[in-house]
Amino acid sequence: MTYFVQVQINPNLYLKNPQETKLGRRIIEHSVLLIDEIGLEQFNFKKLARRISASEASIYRYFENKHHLFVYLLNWYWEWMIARINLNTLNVTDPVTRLKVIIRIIVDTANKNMAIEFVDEEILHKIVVREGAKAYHHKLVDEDNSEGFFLAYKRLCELIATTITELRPDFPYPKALASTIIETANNNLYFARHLPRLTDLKKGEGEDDLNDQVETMLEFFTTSLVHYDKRNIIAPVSKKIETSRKPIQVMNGANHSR
Amino acid sequence: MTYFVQVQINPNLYLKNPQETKLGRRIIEHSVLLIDEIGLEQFNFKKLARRISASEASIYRYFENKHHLFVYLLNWYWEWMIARINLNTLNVTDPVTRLKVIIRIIVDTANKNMAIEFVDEEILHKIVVREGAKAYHHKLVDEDNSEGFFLAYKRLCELIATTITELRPDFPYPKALASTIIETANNNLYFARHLPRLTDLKKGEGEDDLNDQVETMLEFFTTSLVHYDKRNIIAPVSKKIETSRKPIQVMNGANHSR
DNA sequence: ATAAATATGATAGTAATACTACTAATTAAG
DNA sequence: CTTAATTAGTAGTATTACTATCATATTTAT
Repeated sequence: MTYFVQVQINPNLYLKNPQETKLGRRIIEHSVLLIDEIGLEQFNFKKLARRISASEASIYRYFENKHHLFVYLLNWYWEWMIARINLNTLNVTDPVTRLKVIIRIIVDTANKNMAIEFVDEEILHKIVVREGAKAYHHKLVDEDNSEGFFLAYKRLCELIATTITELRPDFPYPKALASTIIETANNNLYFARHLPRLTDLKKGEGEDDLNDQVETMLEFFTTSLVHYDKRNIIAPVSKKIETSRKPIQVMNGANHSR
Repeated sequence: MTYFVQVQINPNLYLKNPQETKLGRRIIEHSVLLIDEIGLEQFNFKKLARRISASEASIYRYFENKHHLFVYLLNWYWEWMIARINLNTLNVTDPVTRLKVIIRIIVDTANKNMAIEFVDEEILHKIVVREGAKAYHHKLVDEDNSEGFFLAYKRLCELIATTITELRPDFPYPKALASTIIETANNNLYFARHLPRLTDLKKGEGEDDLNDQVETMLEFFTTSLVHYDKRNIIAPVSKKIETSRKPIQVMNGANHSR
């Protein structure tokens, strides 16, 4: 009898536990690689089957559809993040240091092979940065949510929020700050690479350099927020705006209708 | 000859300007409504054609594919935001007030019918909040970007970033803060409705109430950041983490392989 | 060692999606 | 009024996202 280290993932996401069989593990391993290579929309079970020399039907025995497989991979990532945070903050009692460690873990793509050999977490992280938001930005979130598809993400946020609250018990938005840290980290890594005018970070030299920039920025953001001065809280602006109505842009010439 | 107020949108996004014909305007109008109703993945040109009693081929004459139509709608939204910001900050010289006005405009779903009658901007805003991120989170961003599909979003961010810089010329991340404000506004509106454990805001009473909460939070965030104290900038934590390698979770019993 | 149970593979088929080519109808210009 | 140009509709193809069936291989229990 061989024992395997497993990542615990919501069973609603699969029909059959892919971690328990060789084929299942190949499905996970190569779906990560293939999604990274061709993108989530181009990815499908037929291509994956061809790649791992399996039949399409076999993959459907593990996952109901591509979306479930994708959310499964995201859960893997979230669970991995939670485990890394717990592992690296076990001995850290100071919440300031703990938050720094958390930020480093969020941006850091290194430290792969942590426990599970058949998933390349660095590539999984790339997928999360590029397409992770698609897991919950769709019409059927509520159904997915009621099946617990996002529990791991919520636990990850709450883990971070707890540290924020320890650091500053009267901070009014610990959960929103936690989710903003994660989303902002991923967005700025992505923007620096693909839409550089949406960020101030420069992809320039190397991979690690960009991670350091994101880390520095997030530390700056969280520190400024968490050490806020109560004098900064300002009254909201009046809701009465846009009373004057003017056309946006008027085009003559080309835009005549017939 | 009738003159129409038009929103200027990158011609690479369409094969034929939909604002110039009755059918084109119906395509825009009802794609917004239909995407809101059934979601972007369920939406297709056949369903849209059926709804507006046109042929599928006719829609393909305006837009190469669903993705281009979707990005077109997002550009509409971005242009609309730029126009609203410009309109409402024309007489505002104080950057603090200007930033407040900008934040209100980002969260505010009201003020529809501003200039173009055939697009329901409130519903468009709903679409942006739910699925906007999908426009640039995919494998082919770079191609899209080189065709200028995201220029409007960049201009919107730069408009906000300029105000941030005016307010605090030495602020190190004006562009990142600008994009974070937009993304955080949308995320928290979405989370409050669908994944409430990821935010501290409560959807509770009414639509407007939630907008006010997001507005208050974003003002708090930006104000705290922009009025940061240089003492808050802290040294990054050492990169040496995760030297101790332990398994994440060990499961006995159920997880024996055969 | 063998039967039963389970896992995988091969094949085929359906419904929907994402387009394309071709033809008909409408509109504008002279 | 006629012709050219534009615009719309019909019908078709390739791909996707599955599902069902049956055969075969592998594992497990006895």
